[in-house]
Amino acid sequence: MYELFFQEFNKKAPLTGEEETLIKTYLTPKKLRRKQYLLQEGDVCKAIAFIEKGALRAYSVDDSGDTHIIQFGLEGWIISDLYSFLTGEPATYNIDAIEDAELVLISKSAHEELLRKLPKYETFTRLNITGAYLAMQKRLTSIISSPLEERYAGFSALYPEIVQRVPQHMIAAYMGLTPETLSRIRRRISSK
Amino acid sequence: MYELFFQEFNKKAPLTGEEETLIKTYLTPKKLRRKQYLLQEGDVCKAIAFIEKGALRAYSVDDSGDTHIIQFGLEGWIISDLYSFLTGEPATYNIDAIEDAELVLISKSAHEELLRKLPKYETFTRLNITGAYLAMQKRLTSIISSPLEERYAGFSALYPEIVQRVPQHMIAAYMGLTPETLSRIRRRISSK
DNA sequence: AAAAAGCATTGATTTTGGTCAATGCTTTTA
DNA sequence: TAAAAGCATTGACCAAAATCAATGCTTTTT
Repeated sequence: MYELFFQEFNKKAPLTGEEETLIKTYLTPKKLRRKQYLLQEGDVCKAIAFIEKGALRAYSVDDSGDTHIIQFGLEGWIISDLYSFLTGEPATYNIDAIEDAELVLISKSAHEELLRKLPKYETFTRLNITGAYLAMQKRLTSIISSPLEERYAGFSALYPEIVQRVPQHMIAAYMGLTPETLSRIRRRISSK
Repeated sequence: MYELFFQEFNKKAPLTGEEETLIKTYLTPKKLRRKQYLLQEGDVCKAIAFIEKGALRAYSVDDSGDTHIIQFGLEGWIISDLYSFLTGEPATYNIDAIEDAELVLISKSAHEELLRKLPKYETFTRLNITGAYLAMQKRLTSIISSPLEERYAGFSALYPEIVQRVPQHMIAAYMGLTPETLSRIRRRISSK
């Protein structure tokens, strides 16, 4: 249990056996069926989720009913509404499972206590957020500077797993375009 | 010296006098004239810069000569090409001063040593990157989900300082549009 | 197994933002 | 202080993506 979680943790901050045992007492496993919510807009995000298995998405739905995907999550990634988690404000995102999933939850109190007790947990947290920041910056840069075709090509080169496992209309919602436009872009790319 | 820097540091992780003295030995002040580079694309980013005074921008220039602004920085903010700083790869951004500026530099070796020696510095770093992550997520969300007018209105409500101090064509480059389009949006907004 | 819902694709049309070009200011530079 | 460069605005035109609509699959649900 928690294999992947500790594999990732040890990459970022190598742990002793006792430390692992200690951390385990703070973790909660959770299974999610496809289409089930982990979090709904308006609720407070009570935990950070590490993905052991499956695929999830964080998204919002605007006034006109369009969904906008903020983040995908696959095995080894972390997903949450971090703003809500940190501030206790109601979440502005929904998070649900695109595939059946197995998660490792870290509750707010567990997070805070681990930060206080275990410097390696702060390192783990710092490196996670740094990685997420750099990934998001890459995404943002490509949005403001690359033409659409390049953007999609870059995305599918960087995240082939997502392209394989996630329906196209969700990728369109992630890229900020309509499914029709994405379909046409794919055709243009494949005909070259 | 370093007033604002320690003010911000103490907000995130309160320091003793000795700790402040220690940290000061790792810091380097730097002044920058308007239009001077702090970093040029292709060079390795050797330091993180905390802005005591002035305004800077991080940006890239694409093949067709268009500039794309990744980040603005004002007093109290941190600016760098973090990816280059952390990996030692050549920077993909330029950073220069929009106004004359006073900076506090933290070199790579200083950063690493402080992380090792002083847990509070890791906390400071973690909270900085977390704040930057949340700010960028807000920006990204508004890009993929809000219509242009709303995006500009949201931006100028959130960062009135930037709107006042930075030329409009740079704000256009930050939002991923042409100066002409931004000018038209502003007119539409003001005529309501 | 049949019905329904979800999905990707394509076409026709409309909307939005980009491009090209010109003008009048203001700020730098010589 | 004169010349030049930089900047914001406006207009006419063009290109790209959104919208609306229809079709044929595939997957889910009953």
